[in-house]
Amino acid sequence: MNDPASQSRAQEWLKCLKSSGYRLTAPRRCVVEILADTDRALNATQIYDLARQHHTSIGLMSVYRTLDKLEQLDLIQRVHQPGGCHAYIAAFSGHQHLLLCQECSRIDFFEGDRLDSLFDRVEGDSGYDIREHWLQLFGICAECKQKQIG
Amino acid sequence: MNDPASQSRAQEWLKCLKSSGYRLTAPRRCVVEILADTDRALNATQIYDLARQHHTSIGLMSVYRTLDKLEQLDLIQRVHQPGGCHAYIAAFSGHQHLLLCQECSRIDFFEGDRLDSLFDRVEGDSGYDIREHWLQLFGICAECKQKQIG
DNA sequence: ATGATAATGATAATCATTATCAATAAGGAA
DNA sequence: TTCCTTATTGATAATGATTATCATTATCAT
Repeated sequence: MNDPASQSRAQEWLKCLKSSGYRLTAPRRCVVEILADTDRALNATQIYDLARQHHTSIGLMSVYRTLDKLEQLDLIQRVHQPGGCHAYIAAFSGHQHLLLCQECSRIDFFEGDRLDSLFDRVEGDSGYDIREHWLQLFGICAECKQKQIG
Repeated sequence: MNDPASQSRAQEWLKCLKSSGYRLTAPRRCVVEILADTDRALNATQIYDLARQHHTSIGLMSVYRTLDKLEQLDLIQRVHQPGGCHAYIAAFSGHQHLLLCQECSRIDFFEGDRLDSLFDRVEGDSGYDIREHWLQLFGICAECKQKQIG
């Protein structure tokens, strides 16, 4: 990554933090740049380690606090995986779901628009009033499949 | 609950533990009976508290250890929720998914057989080889809906 | 009934996250 | 630009959940 797209995403997030009344500090910029520029879900410790590799000192506390704010602003979302539920990735926009590579732990998104009829059926069968849903697919991404063959 | 069905489920789990070479002890029976007889996902502490309410002394360690064994034997499964991912419920049989009530935290199951065509499409679009999936619906169960109206 | 040993549970250790608070730095105002 | 208010930082301690240790206890095959 490290492409113009992720840089503009970082700028967008910083703008959002700013307009929400938060100050733009070095630790915050650091966390924002890391999370805006990855396709893997990262937890607080991983972000902390990456930050210290590429930047000057940063406290683990600031990582946690920045994650909280970014999550509250819906800029990032928590990713639930068999191994744990404390990693974050950029929040998707619109009606998308997660596609996780079990080999390289990369995360992609896909549209899940065909689910409405299923939800209607389940509402009818169960009597539930359905408010939210989680759909995640786990598998091997195209790149990792290639590597396994070669 | 506390119906014949859950009692036979407890018996089944104990039989399974036994045939896997584990001894049947009082703490294990206790955890098994609690988890076989509930429709809520419970974490280690909740099971510990319930156990001490209804039985004689039990150690929290034994709860953790029994949960590990039951999970390894696929008799229980971990439930992932926004509030945490350390609660367990009886494992479903066959191809079912979770339906969680946000009001009373009851858990039901539903069949998700209409998903294959979606998965095929995602495989084609993304190049992923899809191996597993998680689908969970969150909402308000029929009983809680009634209470809200009344 | 007996004995080998699996299992328990009190305790300590570990790990992730949250709370505290004096020192620092952001950024609006002069 | 400089100053000043105050949000933010980060070292430290506290908390909470889970795991490791190990002497004691209890299971169950014999």
